Amino acid sequence: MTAPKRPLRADARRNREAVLDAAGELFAQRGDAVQMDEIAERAGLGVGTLYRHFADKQALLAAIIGRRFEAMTTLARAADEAEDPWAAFETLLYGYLESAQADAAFRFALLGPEEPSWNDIAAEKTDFSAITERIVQRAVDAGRLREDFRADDFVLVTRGAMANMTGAGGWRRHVTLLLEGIRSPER
Amino acid sequence: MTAPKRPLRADARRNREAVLDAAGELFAQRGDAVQMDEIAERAGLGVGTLYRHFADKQALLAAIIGRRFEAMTTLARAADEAEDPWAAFETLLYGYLESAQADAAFRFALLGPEEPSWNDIAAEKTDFSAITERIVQRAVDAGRLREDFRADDFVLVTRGAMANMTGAGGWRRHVTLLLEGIRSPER
DNA sequence: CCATAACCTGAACCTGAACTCCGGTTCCGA
DNA sequence: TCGGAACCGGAGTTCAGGTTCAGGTTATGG
Repeated sequence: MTAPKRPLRADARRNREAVLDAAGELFAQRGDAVQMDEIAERAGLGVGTLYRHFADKQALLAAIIGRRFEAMTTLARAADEAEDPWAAFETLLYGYLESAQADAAFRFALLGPEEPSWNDIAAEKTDFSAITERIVQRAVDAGRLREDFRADDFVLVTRGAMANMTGAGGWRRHVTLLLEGIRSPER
Repeated sequence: MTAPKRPLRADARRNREAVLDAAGELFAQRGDAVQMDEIAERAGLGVGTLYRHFADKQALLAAIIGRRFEAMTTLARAADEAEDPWAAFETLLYGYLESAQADAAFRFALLGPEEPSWNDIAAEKTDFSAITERIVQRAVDAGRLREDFRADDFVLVTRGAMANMTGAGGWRRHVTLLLEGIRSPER
């Protein structure tokens, strides 16, 4: 479907990369709010060129999000290397959240409702989910996470933390509360 | 500042109320996304009339949010009546979150960054915060909430839960995790 | 070095949604 | 009952921002 009949012309490939870079940086910074003209200018190109490579703004955003998801999968794979299950879990959790903090577009994609145009990303998402599931399971089996903790809960936790990323960065506190519980220890 | 020189004319007051009702319902349902024309139609009025009563969309939204905050303050006051500090806390927490679930506009105001136009609401917000602070402190003093729990943490917790309100309602699970902690009980 | 297909540019265009404006209507005090 | 201030309606205006396209440019195979 995305099979290119012929390899892209040299300048076209270069420009495509420039667009991706510019968009990546701007989206990360201000999320959905950046406008196409800005991206074009930052990339040193005309708007028309953006539209030659991406059908519309959504498609461009989707491409960026896809990239981030690949990075996330790499990170998850790395975390899974750790022998200590808890270390693996923490590495994944904090790595994920730090990336989210650094990238407004990523948060946008993760916090908003499911967009139909995100479909291209389904594959990357699935990969990531699989690894996450394994890491979570390992931590549970090792008795470091509550018995009934599931991969879905990982999503809940991260969404919760991401919601506390605007303004003062209270998200670490939020994660701490989540880890240790709100209630008094001695019950 | 909002002091009306003369009491509003009868039809004006009636219409103002109709606008508030229509806007309240639609905003609660679809948040910021509703358009002025819709509100006017639902209220059985022309758009012009909306603008006679509210400077712009922001102002109308702010008025609605203000209402919700008053309701929230009432709820908090009621919760504070309970003798049991933990009961008071739970009543406040779940009451707050259930209201948030029922009202997209409320979530919008609470999840988004601070808007300058929200300033009119500062007063209601302060009232609510004061009561919340008292309830939290009571629960801490009674040894039911962790020593270092502060009113700010209440905000973190609620933001986290609200972020999990889109789609399947996983927010209750999120709150449970928060209350009990993610980690295995026996450490 | 050509021919030509692929590519680029950016001003113009289009759309949707907030907001305005003024002729017509309604309420209210005297 | 009447004058006029306050109010209402909703078509039309404005504006921001995404998208297009005619005309010029450039890479590439032969």
